[in-house]
Amino acid sequence: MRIGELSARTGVSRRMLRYYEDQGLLVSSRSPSGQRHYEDAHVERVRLVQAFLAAGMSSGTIAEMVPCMAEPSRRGARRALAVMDHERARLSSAMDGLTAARSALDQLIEVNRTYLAEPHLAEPPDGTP
Amino acid sequence: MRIGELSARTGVSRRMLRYYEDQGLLVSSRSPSGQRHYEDAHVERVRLVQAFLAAGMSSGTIAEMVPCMAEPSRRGARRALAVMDHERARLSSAMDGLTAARSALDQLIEVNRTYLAEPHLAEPPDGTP
DNA sequence: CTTGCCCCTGACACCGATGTGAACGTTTAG
DNA sequence: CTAAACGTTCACATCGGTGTCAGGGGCAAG
Repeated sequence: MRIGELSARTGVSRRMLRYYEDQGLLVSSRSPSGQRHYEDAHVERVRLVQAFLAAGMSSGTIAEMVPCMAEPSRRGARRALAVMDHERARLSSAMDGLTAARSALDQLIEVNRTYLAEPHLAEPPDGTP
Repeated sequence: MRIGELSARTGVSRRMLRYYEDQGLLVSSRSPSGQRHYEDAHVERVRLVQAFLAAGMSSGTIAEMVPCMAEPSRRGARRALAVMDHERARLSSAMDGLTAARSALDQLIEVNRTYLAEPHLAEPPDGTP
């Protein structure tokens, strides 16, 4: 398929697909005239890239793992594995961070909700400038 | 304490502390001469802000919750609570995203590690440009 | 009083990263 | 042939973060 269809299937704009390729996050085969061609597998590949990006991985980091997504262990696999291990640890600690942030937020929410529920304050409208 | 000490205690530069205040992430009381003065509680407040920023909250979002950090439920508490609920959901789904990304990464790691462990490939040096 | 250290505001510039718009030329498909 | 789809490229925007410089004040020890 060409870029338009991949875009339609993934919901990612043509613009971004080219941008991803630019950053080395996606690889396409080109027709003689230069048009990008993709296979079905690329649909999932795009989703994977998006998941990784959403997880806060940098483009560069993902780019280093790309060879391993295409086919298992070509040149650079060792390096990629190192990156992946490192990144796995990063993800784990990011999860810890999120958990901590959410706990703090929960606490903040509870304190304030409790306080707001108390009867002793006479400012129910809350629109007092 | 003044800004220098807060900076020393939190590891956040004076520059950034002023910047945070600029963005509405931090509130200071001022001496008659305009110098910022903080209490011990602000040390933790700074850490909280950093945790929230690290959790991917925008400055604007955090700014809206700030009144609730200082003292429970002043004006704007209702709005802040709405923001907090919304943000809590965002954090939760971000955690889901991280979990999914990590799973995908684990799979990628395993496939490649397995492949790399196979005996049939004769490219151990891996340094072939 | 002077010296030295800390602080204030405001501005200008710059970074790296992600993401977009738009212009303009080429290729493909009906 | 024409229109839709594609290609490249340049510029711009946002966001968080930083360095730095200028010009002014606060405050305590010597």
